[in-house]
Amino acid sequence: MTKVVTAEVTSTKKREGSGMRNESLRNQNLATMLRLLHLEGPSSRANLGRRTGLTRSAIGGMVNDLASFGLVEESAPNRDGTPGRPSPIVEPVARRNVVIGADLMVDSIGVAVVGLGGSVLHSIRRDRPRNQQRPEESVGYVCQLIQKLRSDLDPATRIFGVGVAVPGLIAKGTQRVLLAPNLKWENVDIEGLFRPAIADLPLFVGNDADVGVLAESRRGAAAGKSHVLYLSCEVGVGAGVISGGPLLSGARGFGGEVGHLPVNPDGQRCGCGAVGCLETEIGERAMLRRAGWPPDGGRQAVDEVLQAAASGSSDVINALLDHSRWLSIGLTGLINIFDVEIVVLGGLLGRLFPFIGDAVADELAVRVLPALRDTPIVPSAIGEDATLIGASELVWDTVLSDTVLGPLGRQA
Amino acid sequence: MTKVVTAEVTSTKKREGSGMRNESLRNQNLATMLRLLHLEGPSSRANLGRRTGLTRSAIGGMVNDLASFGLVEESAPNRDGTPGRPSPIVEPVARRNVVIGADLMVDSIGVAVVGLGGSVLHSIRRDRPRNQQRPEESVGYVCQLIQKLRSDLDPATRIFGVGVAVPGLIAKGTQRVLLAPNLKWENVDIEGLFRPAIADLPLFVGNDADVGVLAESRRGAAAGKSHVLYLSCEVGVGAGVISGGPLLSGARGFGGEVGHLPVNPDGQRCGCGAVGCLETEIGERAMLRRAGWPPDGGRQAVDEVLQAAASGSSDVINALLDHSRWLSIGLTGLINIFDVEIVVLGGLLGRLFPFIGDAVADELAVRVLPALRDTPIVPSAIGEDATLIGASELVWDTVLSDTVLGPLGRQA
DNA sequence: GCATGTTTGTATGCAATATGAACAAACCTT
DNA sequence: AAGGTTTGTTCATATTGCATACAAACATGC
Repeated sequence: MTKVVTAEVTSTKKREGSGMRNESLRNQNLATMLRLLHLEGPSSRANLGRRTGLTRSAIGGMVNDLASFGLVEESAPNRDGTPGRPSPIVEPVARRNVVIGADLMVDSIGVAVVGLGGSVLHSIRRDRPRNQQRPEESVGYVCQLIQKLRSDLDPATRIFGVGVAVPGLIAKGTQRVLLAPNLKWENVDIEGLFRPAIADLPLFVGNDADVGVLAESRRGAAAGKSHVLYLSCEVGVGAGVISGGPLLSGARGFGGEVGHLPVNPDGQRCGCGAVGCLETEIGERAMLRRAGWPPDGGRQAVDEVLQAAASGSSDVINALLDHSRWLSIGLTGLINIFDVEIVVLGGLLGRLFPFIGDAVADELAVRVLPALRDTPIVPSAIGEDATLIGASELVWDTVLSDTVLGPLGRQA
Repeated sequence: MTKVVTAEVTSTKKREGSGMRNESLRNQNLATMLRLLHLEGPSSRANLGRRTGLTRSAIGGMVNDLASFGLVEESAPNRDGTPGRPSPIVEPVARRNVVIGADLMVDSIGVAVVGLGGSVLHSIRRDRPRNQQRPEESVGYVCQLIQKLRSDLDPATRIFGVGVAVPGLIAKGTQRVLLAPNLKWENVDIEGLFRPAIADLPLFVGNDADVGVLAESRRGAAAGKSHVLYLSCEVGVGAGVISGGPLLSGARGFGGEVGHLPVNPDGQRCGCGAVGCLETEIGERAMLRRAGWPPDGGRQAVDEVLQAAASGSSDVINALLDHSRWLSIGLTGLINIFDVEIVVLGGLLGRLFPFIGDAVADELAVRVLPALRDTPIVPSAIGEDATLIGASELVWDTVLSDTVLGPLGRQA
């Protein structure tokens, strides 16, 4: 069985106030250093010093601490021909420090073991029938996959937690799914369903679009950018936004519900009760309807439409261009509101991109505020694994925070 | 002449990296403590300890430091009948530590002296002719007012900087106004115009709606809330958003330009080139048009409409209700996107609130996502001074940051 | 091949800062 | 007036990063 250290970690007494103690300093520095390694990969000691502004002594002490706890390893310096003593490369130890990422999507279920540094060590994806699979069944199946992956892990591997992505509204704080229309779930206690299988591992649940933007902004099409909008369609439409800081989650955790941005006062009635929501115009059903397929055709119909477009059917392509107009209207508002550096289209929108990308760009060049017209629109670069990687980042964010890392280092 | 300390303050060499030195600790603690006093008013030492989680010794040392530099003063404890030694009250010294807030609005110009803690010590507001007043004239007039207020100040008063609110696009970093359609300004170097009059005082320029949300979320209708949307109309329409952190400013500083959220595909052409922007539906011109006044009637026409509504003209009131429908559509999208705790309506929207508030609430109860329907919509509580107070908060934010406060304390 | 210059890791003394314990001060209740 | 409670003050202590000096490991030039 794999070793679990999180019990001690989470049991550490929390600092209630905002004041910083003497040890907060070290915790924070450990956190920023390890986060740097996690996000940007291996780095020389000297480079870490330059990035953090800390002295060689301080870096040295911290690297030793982290190494003695098995979080980083030092390897031979790069021989790059510069003069001076070469600086050893510090790298995060992915194989011994992992989290588990999972997603419960409409058409499939995925589980992955993600190492420190963001590498996907193992992953499994299985089809999921769309018709009425109850939460217990789906989650139970995910738990089976998790057990399978865990049994293959080296027993010395530390598992820091489990992150789960769900296409629905997640209430902040509580790990409950309030509503997932396209899974036909309502008020599901995800944590309760997972807990028996994962014992006391920390669990984090996130919206699929929210974790999508985490993945794309850290490892995907928006890598390195700090202002990112990720717009995704998995039957429904959702967005995740990062605007210069952490993920925008809103007061109750419902931030980014752009699927219900009103775009067409003359549009169809939406499941939410309103009229002309973005989701009713650019969701899967709308796309199928415009292309001439039955709106409830599901995954198979979507594949057929995409194939027809790929093989050059002008009817379908024109329908998709018509479809894209509403996407452009929605994007216009979002770009004007958020002023991001880049927009990433995921899910169905990413798959449609080859056919509608140019049309969208043309529309935006007219509609968007002049100062924001150069905002690039790109398809997802990670694709199917985006939600798995994003869900794991949910866990890493907590592991790499000052409050968790400090106590860890002290145990070493 | 008032003393200026900011030269030394700003000249402090910046820490380039993200690592924390030993002194960062004290700086950060000083900053959080003084920010607490600034935002929540006087507080006992013991309470400060509870809020920050720091020990009595630490609080004592910091209070002494801040007091010896004249930033705080201790006064007699509250006799509230609890046992134990009473704890002296620590309060920010407003009269000796101030910033200057200014605004250049469409119809008026305002300047205020705002003390530490947020109190408006003195303020002046003057009408501004709407027709083509050039930037040099407007700014020059503001500078005159600033000089006047400064000459009345105690010479021992420290002025930490000047904050200016402008209804236009402000490019991040540079203190330039790229575009202010309703002032008819384009690419104006605000800093250059101010610099001769304010010498080396730090200057901060912000969008009027952005500073508006700062004011309302700290001292106004949304006091204490951390997720706030402030939607304001001053001829044009703008919004400021706070979502759990600092002001959302976007990648280039154009965040919150919700005036150009598309709401009506069949609407009128907007100045930005697009069609049916929120601004063309709920801006001043649209309101006047619907009420039957000339769209370019300006402030006088607006006053007349409001008076007609107040005296019960059902034609005007019905026109305003019609008007409010589009406001509701815009608000629906914004509420669904941002998931805020409260929405504050400012400027013209705040003045219209008595007539349309109920209608808007009714519309939103149908349109907004069910989970978000309880989001309260309220009018601005600060009113005319919101931009002045908000502009000053722009300066205070910098003063109360760890990077500025540390060196200050060290001089004492 | 050796001397020189450059960059970096390591070791040691130092300064800054918050903690914790002991004590005194100032309030309440009885 | 006595006892209990809460808080400010003082001082020794632990933690942490910095500065300096020195050694190690590279490149370059003669």
